[in-house]
Amino acid sequence: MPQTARRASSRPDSDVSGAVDDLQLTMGLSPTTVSRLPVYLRELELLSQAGVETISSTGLAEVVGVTPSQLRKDLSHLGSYGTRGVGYHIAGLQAQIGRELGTAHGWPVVIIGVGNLGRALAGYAGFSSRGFKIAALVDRDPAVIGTVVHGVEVSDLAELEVVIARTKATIAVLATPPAAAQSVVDRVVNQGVTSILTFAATVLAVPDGVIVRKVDLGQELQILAYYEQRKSEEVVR
Amino acid sequence: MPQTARRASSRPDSDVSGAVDDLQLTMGLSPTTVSRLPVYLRELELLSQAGVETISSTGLAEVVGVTPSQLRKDLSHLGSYGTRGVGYHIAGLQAQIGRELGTAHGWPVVIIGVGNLGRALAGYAGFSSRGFKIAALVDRDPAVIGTVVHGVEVSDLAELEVVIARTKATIAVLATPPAAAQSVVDRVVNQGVTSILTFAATVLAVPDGVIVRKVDLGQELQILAYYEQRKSEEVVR
DNA sequence: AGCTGTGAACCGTTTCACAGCC
DNA sequence: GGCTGTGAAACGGTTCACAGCT
Repeated sequence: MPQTARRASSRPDSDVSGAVDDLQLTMGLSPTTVSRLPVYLRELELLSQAGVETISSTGLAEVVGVTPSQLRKDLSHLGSYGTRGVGYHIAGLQAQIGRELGTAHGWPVVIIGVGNLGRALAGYAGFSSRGFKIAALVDRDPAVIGTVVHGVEVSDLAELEVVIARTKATIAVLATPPAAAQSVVDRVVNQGVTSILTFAATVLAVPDGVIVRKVDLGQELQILAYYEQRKSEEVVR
Repeated sequence: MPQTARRASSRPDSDVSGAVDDLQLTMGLSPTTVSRLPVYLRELELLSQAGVETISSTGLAEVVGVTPSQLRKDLSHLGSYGTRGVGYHIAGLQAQIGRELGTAHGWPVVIIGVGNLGRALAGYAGFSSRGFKIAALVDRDPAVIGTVVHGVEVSDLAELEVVIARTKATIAVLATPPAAAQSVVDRVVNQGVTSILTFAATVLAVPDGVIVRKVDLGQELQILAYYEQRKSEEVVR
Protein backbone atom coordinates (compact mmCIF):
# COMPACT_ATOMS: atom_id res chain seq x y z
CA MET A 1 0.00 0.00 0.00
CA PRO A 2 1.41 3.30 -1.14
CA GLN A 3 1.59 6.18 1.28
CA THR A 4 -0.35 9.39 0.82
CA ALA A 5 1.68 11.91 -1.23
CA ARG A 6 0.37 13.83 -4.19
CA ARG A 7 2.17 15.10 -7.25
CA ALA A 8 5.93 15.24 -7.51
CA SER A 9 7.04 17.83 -5.03
CA SER A 10 10.57 17.01 -3.95
CA ARG A 11 12.74 20.12 -3.90
CA PRO A 12 13.93 20.03 -0.30
CA ASP A 13 15.43 23.31 -1.53
CA SER A 14 18.81 22.45 -0.11
CA ASP A 15 19.64 24.08 3.15
CA VAL A 16 22.97 25.80 2.86
CA SER A 17 25.02 23.23 4.70
CA GLY A 18 28.50 22.18 3.66
CA ALA A 19 31.03 24.41 1.94
CA VAL A 20 30.68 24.69 -1.82
CA ASP A 21 33.25 22.34 -3.26
CA ASP A 22 35.53 23.31 -6.10
CA LEU A 23 33.96 24.25 -9.44
CA GLN A 24 31.42 21.50 -9.23
CA LEU A 25 27.67 21.27 -9.54
CA THR A 26 25.62 24.23 -8.50
CA MET A 27 23.05 24.42 -5.78
CA GLY A 28 19.42 23.66 -6.49
CA LEU A 29 18.01 25.21 -9.62
CA SER A 30 14.39 26.23 -9.84
CA PRO A 31 12.10 23.68 -11.46
CA THR A 32 11.36 26.03 -14.32
CA THR A 33 15.03 26.48 -15.06
CA VAL A 34 15.57 22.74 -14.94
CA SER A 35 12.80 22.19 -17.44
CA ARG A 36 14.41 24.56 -19.91
CA LEU A 37 17.95 23.23 -19.70
CA PRO A 38 17.32 20.20 -21.94
CA VAL A 39 16.02 22.54 -24.62
CA TYR A 40 19.05 24.74 -24.37
CA LEU A 41 21.30 21.73 -24.52
CA ARG A 42 19.63 20.39 -27.62
CA GLU A 43 19.93 23.63 -29.52
CA LEU A 44 23.52 24.09 -28.42
CA GLU A 45 24.31 20.68 -29.88
CA LEU A 46 22.81 21.70 -33.19
CA LEU A 47 24.73 24.97 -33.23
CA SER A 48 27.88 23.18 -32.29
CA GLN A 49 27.40 20.69 -35.12
CA ALA A 50 26.86 23.61 -37.46
CA GLY A 51 30.30 24.86 -36.48
CA VAL A 52 29.19 27.88 -34.44
CA GLU A 53 31.53 28.53 -31.51
CA THR A 54 30.08 31.48 -29.70
CA ILE A 55 26.61 32.94 -29.29
CA SER A 56 25.01 35.87 -27.50
CA SER A 57 22.09 35.52 -25.12
CA THR A 58 19.91 37.22 -27.72
CA GLY A 59 20.95 34.82 -30.43
CA LEU A 60 20.45 31.70 -28.37
CA ALA A 61 17.23 33.02 -26.87
CA GLU A 62 15.85 33.40 -30.34
CA VAL A 63 16.50 29.81 -31.35
CA VAL A 64 15.22 28.30 -28.11
CA GLY A 65 12.20 30.55 -27.93
CA VAL A 66 12.66 32.41 -24.66
CA THR A 67 13.56 35.98 -23.79
CA PRO A 68 17.21 36.98 -23.56
CA SER A 69 16.84 37.95 -19.91
CA GLN A 70 15.28 34.65 -19.06
CA LEU A 71 18.12 32.83 -20.71
CA ARG A 72 20.76 34.92 -18.96
CA LYS A 73 19.09 34.41 -15.63
CA ASP A 74 18.89 30.66 -16.15
CA LEU A 75 22.51 30.40 -17.18
CA SER A 76 23.65 32.65 -14.37
CA HIS A 77 22.29 30.07 -11.95
CA LEU A 78 24.74 27.58 -13.38
CA GLY A 79 27.51 30.04 -12.56
CA SER A 80 28.03 29.96 -16.25
CA TYR A 81 30.88 30.81 -18.49
CA GLY A 82 29.72 33.77 -20.53
CA THR A 83 32.09 36.51 -21.56
CA ARG A 84 30.90 40.10 -21.34
CA GLY A 85 31.06 41.86 -24.62
CA VAL A 86 31.25 38.54 -26.46
CA GLY A 87 28.67 35.93 -25.49
CA TYR A 88 28.74 32.31 -24.47
CA HIS A 89 31.28 29.75 -25.57
CA ILE A 90 29.09 26.98 -26.94
CA ALA A 91 31.28 24.00 -26.12
CA GLY A 92 31.75 25.24 -22.57
CA LEU A 93 28.07 25.81 -22.02
CA GLN A 94 27.23 22.40 -23.42
CA ALA A 95 29.62 20.76 -21.02
CA GLN A 96 28.28 22.74 -18.09
CA ILE A 97 24.62 21.98 -18.80
CA GLY A 98 25.40 18.37 -19.60
CA ARG A 99 27.13 18.00 -16.26
CA GLU A 100 24.25 19.64 -14.47
CA LEU A 101 21.76 17.25 -16.07
CA GLY A 102 23.94 14.22 -15.58
CA THR A 103 24.11 13.46 -19.29
CA ALA A 104 27.18 11.31 -18.85
CA HIS A 105 25.62 8.90 -16.41
CA GLY A 106 24.01 6.54 -18.88
CA TRP A 107 21.05 6.17 -16.52
CA PRO A 108 19.44 2.76 -16.82
CA VAL A 109 15.74 3.07 -17.62
CA VAL A 110 13.10 0.37 -17.47
CA ILE A 111 10.19 0.65 -19.86
CA ILE A 112 7.04 -1.10 -18.72
CA GLY A 113 4.47 -1.86 -21.35
CA VAL A 114 5.56 -2.84 -24.85
CA GLY A 115 2.56 -1.92 -26.96
CA ASN A 116 2.77 0.64 -29.72
CA LEU A 117 3.67 3.35 -27.28
CA GLY A 118 6.32 1.29 -25.52
CA ARG A 119 7.82 0.40 -28.89
CA ALA A 120 7.84 4.01 -29.98
CA LEU A 121 9.63 4.95 -26.77
CA ALA A 122 12.10 2.09 -27.12
CA GLY A 123 12.91 3.27 -30.63
CA TYR A 124 13.46 6.85 -29.58
CA ALA A 125 16.78 7.85 -31.07
CA GLY A 126 17.76 10.48 -28.53
CA PHE A 127 17.68 7.86 -25.82
CA SER A 128 21.34 7.09 -25.61
CA SER A 129 22.48 10.44 -26.93
CA ARG A 130 20.72 12.12 -24.03
CA GLY A 131 22.40 10.01 -21.40
CA PHE A 132 20.07 7.06 -20.95
CA LYS A 133 20.10 3.42 -21.81
CA ILE A 134 17.21 1.03 -22.02
CA ALA A 135 18.03 -1.39 -19.27
CA ALA A 136 14.94 -3.51 -19.81
CA LEU A 137 11.58 -3.81 -21.49
CA VAL A 138 8.77 -5.44 -19.55
CA ASP A 139 5.33 -6.62 -20.60
CA ARG A 140 2.57 -8.91 -19.43
CA ASP A 141 1.57 -10.40 -22.77
CA PRO A 142 3.08 -13.88 -23.34
CA ALA A 143 3.11 -13.20 -27.07
CA VAL A 144 5.47 -10.29 -26.51
CA ILE A 145 7.63 -11.65 -23.71
CA GLY A 146 10.87 -13.04 -25.10
CA THR A 147 10.73 -11.11 -28.35
CA VAL A 148 13.49 -8.64 -29.08
CA VAL A 149 12.50 -5.01 -29.57
CA HIS A 150 15.13 -2.53 -30.65
CA GLY A 151 17.81 -4.88 -29.46
CA VAL A 152 16.35 -5.58 -26.05
CA GLU A 153 14.59 -8.75 -25.03
CA VAL A 154 11.21 -8.25 -23.40
CA SER A 155 10.97 -9.58 -19.84
CA ASP A 156 7.93 -10.90 -18.06
CA LEU A 157 6.07 -8.40 -15.91
CA ALA A 158 6.04 -11.07 -13.21
CA GLU A 159 9.82 -10.69 -13.00
CA LEU A 160 9.65 -6.92 -12.59
CA GLU A 161 11.32 -6.91 -9.19
CA VAL A 162 14.17 -9.11 -10.37
CA VAL A 163 14.68 -7.01 -13.48
CA ILE A 164 14.92 -3.78 -11.51
CA ALA A 165 17.29 -5.31 -9.01
CA ARG A 166 19.51 -6.66 -11.79
CA THR A 167 19.58 -3.46 -13.85
CA LYS A 168 19.74 -1.14 -10.82
CA ALA A 169 17.33 1.14 -12.65
CA THR A 170 16.02 4.06 -10.64
CA ILE A 171 14.01 5.55 -13.49
CA ALA A 172 10.92 3.80 -14.84
CA VAL A 173 8.79 4.71 -17.85
CA LEU A 174 5.17 3.57 -17.74
CA ALA A 175 3.48 2.78 -21.01
CA THR A 176 0.86 0.43 -19.61
CA PRO A 177 -2.91 0.69 -19.76
CA PRO A 178 -4.17 3.08 -17.08
CA ALA A 179 -5.73 0.29 -15.02
CA ALA A 180 -2.35 -1.34 -14.47
CA ALA A 181 -0.42 1.83 -13.71
CA GLN A 182 -0.85 2.17 -9.96
CA SER A 183 0.01 -1.41 -9.18
CA VAL A 184 3.13 -1.22 -11.32
CA VAL A 185 4.12 2.01 -9.62
CA ASP A 186 3.77 0.41 -6.20
CA ARG A 187 5.99 -2.43 -7.26
CA VAL A 188 8.75 -0.34 -8.84
CA VAL A 189 8.79 2.14 -5.98
CA ASN A 190 9.04 -0.69 -3.57
CA GLN A 191 12.04 -1.89 -5.51
CA GLY A 192 13.87 1.44 -5.22
CA VAL A 193 12.76 3.37 -8.27
CA THR A 194 12.54 7.06 -7.41
CA SER A 195 11.69 8.68 -10.74
CA ILE A 196 8.72 7.81 -12.88
CA LEU A 197 7.58 9.05 -16.25
CA THR A 198 4.05 7.92 -16.90
CA PHE A 199 1.95 8.01 -20.03
CA ALA A 200 -1.10 6.68 -18.24
CA ALA A 201 -3.77 9.26 -17.52
CA THR A 202 -4.39 8.12 -13.96
CA VAL A 203 -3.38 10.12 -10.94
CA LEU A 204 -0.61 8.18 -9.24
CA ALA A 205 0.05 7.95 -5.53
CA VAL A 206 3.70 7.73 -4.58
CA PRO A 207 5.61 8.18 -1.34
CA ASP A 208 7.46 11.42 -0.67
CA GLY A 209 10.75 11.70 -2.47
CA VAL A 210 9.58 9.87 -5.56
CA ILE A 211 9.17 12.16 -8.53
CA VAL A 212 6.42 11.55 -11.06
CA ARG A 213 6.10 13.30 -14.37
CA LYS A 214 2.96 12.67 -16.34
CA VAL A 215 2.40 12.95 -20.06
CA ASP A 216 -1.26 12.71 -20.94
CA LEU A 217 -2.44 12.98 -24.52
CA GLY A 218 -6.04 13.60 -23.51
CA GLN A 219 -5.08 16.35 -21.14
CA GLU A 220 -2.94 18.07 -23.74
CA LEU A 221 -5.67 17.94 -26.34
CA GLN A 222 -8.24 19.23 -23.91
CA ILE A 223 -6.06 22.19 -23.08
CA LEU A 224 -5.74 22.97 -26.77
CA ALA A 225 -9.49 22.53 -27.19
CA TYR A 226 -10.12 25.06 -24.45
CA TYR A 227 -8.23 27.71 -26.35
CA GLU A 228 -9.75 26.68 -29.66
CA GLN A 229 -13.16 27.18 -28.18
CA ARG A 230 -12.26 30.61 -26.88
CA LYS A 231 -10.97 31.61 -30.29
CA SER A 232 -14.23 30.64 -31.96
CA GLU A 233 -16.24 32.50 -29.34
CA GLU A 234 -14.32 35.67 -29.97
CA VAL A 235 -15.88 35.76 -33.40
CA VAL A 236 -19.34 35.45 -31.87
CA ARG A 237 -19.11 38.37 -29.51
CA MET B 1 8.43 30.90 -44.44
CA PRO B 2 7.14 30.99 -40.90
CA GLN B 3 6.97 34.29 -39.09
CA THR B 4 8.91 35.00 -35.94
CA ALA B 5 6.98 34.01 -32.80
CA ARG B 6 8.27 31.79 -30.09
CA ARG B 7 6.43 29.47 -27.75
CA ALA B 8 2.67 29.42 -27.44
CA SER B 9 1.72 32.67 -25.83
CA SER B 10 -1.79 33.56 -26.92
CA ARG B 11 -3.90 34.59 -23.94
CA PRO B 12 -5.13 37.98 -25.20
CA ASP B 13 -6.45 37.94 -21.63
CA SER B 14 -9.84 39.09 -22.70
CA ASP B 15 -10.62 42.73 -22.22
CA VAL B 16 -13.90 43.09 -20.42
CA SER B 17 -16.05 44.02 -23.37
CA GLY B 18 -19.63 42.82 -23.82
CA ALA B 19 -22.05 42.02 -21.05
CA VAL B 20 -21.74 38.56 -19.54
CA ASP B 21 -24.47 36.52 -21.13
CA ASP B 22 -26.74 34.24 -19.16
CA LEU B 23 -25.14 31.34 -17.30
CA GLN B 24 -22.72 30.61 -20.08
CA LEU B 25 -18.99 30.20 -20.37
CA THR B 26 -16.79 32.11 -17.97
CA MET B 27 -14.19 34.66 -18.78
CA GLY B 28 -10.59 33.63 -19.39
CA LEU B 29 -9.15 31.17 -16.93
CA SER B 30 -5.51 31.21 -15.97
CA PRO B 31 -3.31 28.76 -17.88
CA THR B 32 -2.54 26.83 -14.74
CA THR B 33 -6.21 26.38 -13.97
CA VAL B 34 -6.90 25.25 -17.52
CA SER B 35 -4.19 22.64 -17.29
CA ARG B 36 -5.77 21.14 -14.20
CA LEU B 37 -9.36 21.00 -15.41
CA PRO B 38 -8.90 17.87 -17.52
CA VAL B 39 -7.57 16.05 -14.48
CA TYR B 40 -10.51 17.13 -12.38
CA LEU B 41 -12.88 16.07 -15.11
CA ARG B 42 -11.35 12.65 -15.39
CA GLU B 43 -11.55 11.93 -11.69
CA LEU B 44 -15.09 13.24 -11.51
CA GLU B 45 -16.05 10.76 -14.21
CA LEU B 46 -14.59 7.93 -12.19
CA LEU B 47 -16.37 9.05 -9.03
CA SER B 48 -19.58 9.45 -10.93
CA GLN B 49 -19.26 5.93 -12.34
CA ALA B 50 -18.65 4.69 -8.84
CA GLY B 51 -22.00 6.16 -7.87
CA VAL B 52 -20.73 9.03 -5.74
CA GLU B 53 -22.97 12.08 -6.02
CA THR B 54 -21.36 14.73 -3.90
CA ILE B 55 -17.82 15.47 -2.77
CA SER B 56 -16.06 18.06 -0.67
CA SER B 57 -13.11 20.09 -1.89
CA THR B 58 -10.92 18.15 0.51
CA GLY B 59 -12.12 14.82 -0.82
CA LEU B 60 -11.70 15.71 -4.46
CA ALA B 61 -8.40 17.46 -3.82
CA GLU B 62 -7.10 14.25 -2.33
CA VAL B 63 -7.91 12.14 -5.36
CA VAL B 64 -6.61 14.63 -7.92
CA GLY B 65 -3.50 15.47 -5.95
CA VAL B 66 -3.81 19.17 -5.27
CA THR B 67 -4.54 21.21 -2.16
CA PRO B 68 -8.14 21.88 -1.19
CA SER B 69 -7.65 25.63 -1.49
CA GLN B 70 -6.21 25.29 -4.94
CA LEU B 71 -9.16 23.23 -6.01
CA ARG B 72 -11.68 25.66 -4.54
CA LYS B 73 -9.96 28.59 -6.18
CA ASP B 74 -9.93 26.84 -9.54
CA LEU B 75 -13.58 25.90 -9.32
CA SER B 76 -14.58 29.34 -8.11
CA HIS B 77 -13.27 30.72 -11.40
CA LEU B 78 -15.84 28.62 -13.19
CA GLY B 79 -18.50 30.28 -11.04
CA SER B 80 -19.16 26.80 -9.92
CA TYR B 81 -22.02 25.10 -8.22
CA GLY B 82 -20.73 24.11 -4.82
CA THR B 83 -22.96 24.10 -1.79
CA ARG B 84 -21.63 25.45 1.50
CA GLY B 85 -21.78 22.92 4.22
CA VAL B 86 -22.16 20.11 1.71
CA GLY B 87 -19.67 20.10 -1.15
CA TYR B 88 -19.89 19.87 -4.91
CA HIS B 89 -22.55 18.07 -6.87
CA ILE B 90 -20.50 15.80 -9.09
CA ALA B 91 -22.80 15.66 -12.11
CA GLY B 92 -23.15 19.43 -12.14
CA LEU B 93 -19.42 20.00 -11.87
CA GLN B 94 -18.75 17.52 -14.65
CA ALA B 95 -21.15 19.33 -16.93
CA GLN B 96 -19.67 22.68 -16.09
CA ILE B 97 -16.06 21.66 -16.67
CA GLY B 98 -16.99 19.72 -19.79
CA ARG B 99 -18.68 22.80 -21.20
CA GLU B 100 -15.69 24.94 -20.33
CA LEU B 101 -13.33 22.55 -22.10
CA GLY B 102 -15.60 22.08 -25.09
CA THR B 103 -15.88 18.34 -24.56
CA ALA B 104 -19.02 18.13 -26.65
CA HIS B 105 -17.50 19.59 -29.78
CA GLY B 106 -16.04 16.41 -31.24
CA TRP B 107 -13.04 18.41 -32.43
CA PRO B 108 -11.56 16.92 -35.58
CA VAL B 109 -7.88 16.14 -35.13
CA VAL B 110 -5.34 15.28 -37.80
CA ILE B 111 -2.47 13.01 -36.81
CA ILE B 112 0.63 13.39 -38.94
CA GLY B 113 3.09 10.55 -38.86
CA VAL B 114 1.89 6.97 -38.56
CA GLY B 115 4.88 5.19 -37.08
CA ASN B 116 4.68 3.42 -33.74
CA LEU B 117 3.96 6.68 -31.99
CA GLY B 118 1.27 7.75 -34.42
CA ARG B 119 -0.36 4.34 -34.10
CA ALA B 120 -0.26 4.51 -30.33
CA LEU B 121 -1.93 7.91 -30.49
CA ALA B 122 -4.53 6.74 -32.98
CA GLY B 123 -5.37 3.84 -30.71
CA TYR B 124 -5.76 6.04 -27.66
CA ALA B 125 -9.08 5.09 -26.12
CA GLY B 126 -9.89 8.39 -24.49
CA PHE B 127 -9.85 10.08 -27.86
CA SER B 128 -13.55 10.16 -28.53
CA SER B 129 -14.59 10.06 -24.90
CA ARG B 130 -12.69 13.28 -24.34
CA GLY B 131 -14.37 15.13 -27.17
CA PHE B 132 -12.14 14.51 -30.15
CA LYS B 133 -12.32 12.47 -33.29
CA ILE B 134 -9.52 11.36 -35.54
CA ALA B 135 -10.38 13.18 -38.73
CA ALA B 136 -7.38 11.85 -40.62
CA LEU B 137 -4.07 10.04 -40.43
CA VAL B 138 -1.29 11.21 -42.70
CA ASP B 139 2.07 9.71 -43.56
CA ARG B 140 4.77 9.92 -46.19
CA ASP B 141 5.62 6.25 -46.50
CA PRO B 142 3.96 4.61 -49.55
CA ALA B 143 3.87 1.33 -47.65
CA VAL B 144 1.64 2.91 -45.03
CA ILE B 145 -0.51 5.17 -47.20
CA GLY B 146 -3.83 3.53 -47.93
CA THR B 147 -3.70 1.11 -45.05
CA VAL B 148 -6.38 1.34 -42.40
CA VAL B 149 -5.26 2.06 -38.85
CA HIS B 150 -7.81 1.96 -36.07
CA GLY B 151 -10.55 2.39 -38.61
CA VAL B 152 -9.05 5.34 -40.44
CA GLU B 153 -7.37 5.16 -43.83
CA VAL B 154 -3.94 6.74 -43.99
CA SER B 155 -3.65 9.64 -46.46
CA ASP B 156 -0.61 10.77 -48.38
CA LEU B 157 1.38 13.56 -46.80
CA ALA B 158 1.38 15.21 -50.20
CA GLU B 159 -2.37 15.69 -49.81
CA LEU B 160 -2.04 17.31 -46.41
CA GLU B 161 -3.63 20.57 -47.48
CA VAL B 162 -6.60 18.84 -49.07
CA VAL B 163 -7.10 16.64 -46.04
CA ILE B 164 -7.16 19.58 -43.66
CA ALA B 165 -9.54 21.52 -45.88
CA ARG B 166 -11.87 18.54 -46.14
CA THR B 167 -11.88 17.66 -42.44
CA LYS B 168 -11.86 21.29 -41.26
CA ALA B 169 -9.41 20.23 -38.56
CA THR B 170 -7.93 23.05 -36.50
CA ILE B 171 -5.94 20.79 -34.22
CA ALA B 172 -2.95 18.83 -35.50
CA VAL B 173 -0.87 16.23 -33.70
CA LEU B 174 2.70 15.79 -34.93
CA ALA B 175 4.29 12.38 -34.62
CA THR B 176 6.85 12.83 -37.38
CA PRO B 177 10.62 12.62 -37.19
CA PRO B 178 12.05 15.91 -35.89
CA ALA B 179 13.55 16.86 -39.24
CA ALA B 180 10.12 16.96 -40.87
CA ALA B 181 8.34 18.80 -38.06
CA GLN B 182 8.87 22.44 -39.01
CA SER B 183 7.88 22.00 -42.62
CA VAL B 184 4.72 20.16 -41.64
CA VAL B 185 3.91 22.89 -39.15
CA ASP B 186 4.29 25.56 -41.79
CA ARG B 187 1.91 23.69 -44.05
CA VAL B 188 -0.79 23.01 -41.49
CA VAL B 189 -0.67 26.52 -40.09
CA ASN B 190 -0.98 27.87 -43.58
CA GLN B 191 -4.07 25.75 -43.95
CA GLY B 192 -5.75 27.21 -40.87
CA VAL B 193 -4.64 24.93 -38.05
CA THR B 194 -4.27 26.97 -34.88
CA SER B 195 -3.43 24.35 -32.27
CA ILE B 196 -0.55 21.92 -32.45
CA LEU B 197 0.55 19.13 -30.19
CA THR B 198 4.01 18.00 -31.14
CA PHE B 199 6.04 15.01 -30.07
CA ALA B 200 9.09 16.13 -32.02
CA ALA B 201 11.87 17.55 -29.89
CA THR B 202 12.55 20.51 -32.18
CA VAL B 203 11.69 24.07 -31.28
CA LEU B 204 8.89 25.12 -33.59
CA ALA B 205 8.32 28.58 -35.02
CA VAL B 206 4.68 29.53 -35.46
CA PRO B 207 2.85 32.80 -36.05
CA ASP B 208 1.15 34.59 -33.18
CA GLY B 209 -2.18 33.10 -32.24
CA VAL B 210 -1.14 29.54 -32.95
CA ILE B 211 -0.73 27.50 -29.79
CA VAL B 212 1.93 24.82 -29.61
CA ARG B 213 2.25 22.27 -26.86
CA LYS B 214 5.31 20.07 -26.88
CA VAL B 215 5.79 16.63 -25.40
CA ASP B 216 9.40 15.57 -25.45
CA LEU B 217 10.49 12.25 -24.02
CA GLY B 218 14.13 13.26 -23.88
CA GLN B 219 13.33 16.44 -22.05
CA GLU B 220 11.18 14.64 -19.50
CA LEU B 221 13.84 12.05 -18.82
CA GLN B 222 16.54 14.66 -18.48
CA ILE B 223 14.46 16.50 -15.93
CA LEU B 224 14.08 13.30 -13.94
CA ALA B 225 17.79 12.63 -14.30
CA TYR B 226 18.60 16.02 -12.86
CA TYR B 227 16.73 15.21 -9.68
CA GLU B 228 18.13 11.69 -9.58
CA GLN B 229 21.59 13.12 -9.68
CA ARG B 230 20.83 15.52 -6.87
CA LYS B 231 19.50 12.72 -4.74
CA SER B 232 22.67 10.69 -5.17
CA GLU B 233 24.79 13.73 -4.33
CA GLU B 234 22.94 14.27 -1.10
CA VAL B 235 24.41 11.02 0.10
CA VAL B 236 27.88 12.31 -0.69
CA ARG B 237 27.66 15.48 1.29
C1' DA C 1 30.77 49.46 -28.01
C1' DG C 2 28.95 45.18 -26.74
C1' DC C 3 27.08 41.81 -23.94
C1' DT C 4 26.85 39.42 -19.46
C1' DG C 5 25.36 39.06 -14.66
C1' DT C 6 22.16 40.66 -11.27
C1' DG C 7 19.43 43.54 -7.94
C1' DA C 8 14.88 45.49 -8.04
C1' DA C 9 10.23 45.84 -9.76
C1' DC C 10 6.58 43.40 -11.46
C1' DC C 11 3.28 39.82 -12.22
C1' DG C 12 0.86 35.46 -11.83
C1' DT C 13 -0.07 31.64 -8.77
C1' DT C 14 -0.60 29.41 -4.47
C1' DT C 15 -1.67 29.39 0.28
C1' DC C 16 -3.88 31.27 4.27
C1' DA C 17 -7.56 32.48 7.02
C1' DC C 18 -12.02 33.68 7.62
C1' DA C 19 -16.67 35.58 6.44
C1' DG C 20 -20.87 33.78 4.73
C1' DC C 21 -24.16 30.32 3.73
C1' DC C 22 -26.44 25.77 4.35
C1' DG D 1 -20.85 22.29 12.47
C1' DG D 2 -19.30 21.93 8.04
C1' DC D 3 -17.73 23.43 3.84
C1' DT D 4 -17.58 26.92 0.08
C1' DG D 5 -16.04 31.21 -1.89
C1' DT D 6 -12.79 34.86 -1.62
C1' DG D 7 -10.00 38.83 -0.19
C1' DA D 8 -5.27 39.35 1.54
C1' DA D 9 -0.61 37.64 2.26
C1' DA D 10 3.15 34.99 0.70
C1' DC D 11 5.74 32.93 -2.77
C1' DG D 12 8.16 32.01 -7.02
C1' DG D 13 9.21 33.30 -11.49
C1' DT D 14 9.87 36.70 -15.19
C1' DT D 15 11.11 41.09 -16.94
C1' DC D 16 13.50 45.40 -16.54
C1' DA D 17 17.28 48.23 -16.41
C1' DC D 18 21.79 49.03 -15.52
C1' DA D 19 26.41 48.32 -13.35
C1' DG D 20 30.53 46.06 -14.58
C1' DC D 21 33.69 43.53 -17.37
C1' DT D 22 36.27 42.78 -21.88
